[in-house]
Amino acid sequence: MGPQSTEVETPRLAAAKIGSDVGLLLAKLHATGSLLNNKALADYGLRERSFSVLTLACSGLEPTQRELADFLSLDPSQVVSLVDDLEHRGLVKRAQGKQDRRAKIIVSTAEGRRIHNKARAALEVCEQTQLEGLSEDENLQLRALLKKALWG
Amino acid sequence: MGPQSTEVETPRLAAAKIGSDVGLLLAKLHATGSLLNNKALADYGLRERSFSVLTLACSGLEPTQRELADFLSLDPSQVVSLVDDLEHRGLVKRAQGKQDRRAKIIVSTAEGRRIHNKARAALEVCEQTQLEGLSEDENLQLRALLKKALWG
DNA sequence: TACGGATCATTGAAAAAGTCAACGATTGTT
DNA sequence: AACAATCGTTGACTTTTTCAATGATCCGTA
Repeated sequence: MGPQSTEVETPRLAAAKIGSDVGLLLAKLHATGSLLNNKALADYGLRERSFSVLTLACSGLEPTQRELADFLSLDPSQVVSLVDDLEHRGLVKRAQGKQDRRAKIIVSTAEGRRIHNKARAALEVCEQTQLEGLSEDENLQLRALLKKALWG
Repeated sequence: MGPQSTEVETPRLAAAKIGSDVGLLLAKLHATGSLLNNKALADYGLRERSFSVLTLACSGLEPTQRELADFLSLDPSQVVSLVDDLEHRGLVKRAQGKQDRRAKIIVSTAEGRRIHNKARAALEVCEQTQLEGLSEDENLQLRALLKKALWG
């Protein structure tokens, strides 16, 4: 996204009412975070989204592509592309759905889990950096609030 | 973004470790929020971004386009488009920078402020809906944490 | 003062991402 | 058995993002 400055920007405009808009706050934090996350994940050939898919594939929950699309707020066709890519690189596999033969279950390969562990470590360092303004407590609090906002 | 279901989805996958990834939580909340926000703003011919620009223009802070780009995490050329649109509709005006004649200061018109007030009211209802899972306290807490994460 | 490098807004082109309708295969329902 | 609905997939189309180039202006330095 836009400005790739690593330096801290002057928040002269943060004083505006918009600085309290949840929507904009989310957009901004997400934007700056994505930049860092994608940079950290690039070493493993991943981006935020492919990492998300890989994580779910490694979770043991055996998600279908439809579930991935719903959960990640993506169009089903986008999931096809993401899974295609990961599958070509041997990180995940498509397996036939158990109850429903239309559905495809996405599961990780051993190599996929290996990459995922490394990428996750890098990402956690990254998140630490991004939220360094928050104390450990606040960090947990933020996660809890975001989860609650999403799923009650 | 992806699925436009208004119904609450089953968070079967929220159990995965990814459900604690700040990056993904932000992405998801932002995605679902954007959908609602843009729907609410459509009545006024605005979207999240043009609303953000309009808000800053109405703030009295007299932002330059460069500042808008930095603050909103946008490419400068995207700001040009957004301001072009708002200006053609008579909601903002470009004024010459005071110290720097290269810069253009974006200020709102009376009509712009009128629209902005209406849109803001609609948006607040929208945010209320989006965060209905949170108590009033938690709502404030979330805003505070997001702000702190962004600007310390 | 004049030069040189940097920054501002702007343009336009190229790449990426998102949206959407259609399809075959399969499911569940009547 | 017939029907509508759902899953993954494809391809077309639109929107968004990214990036390099440009003229105008600013700033530091000789």
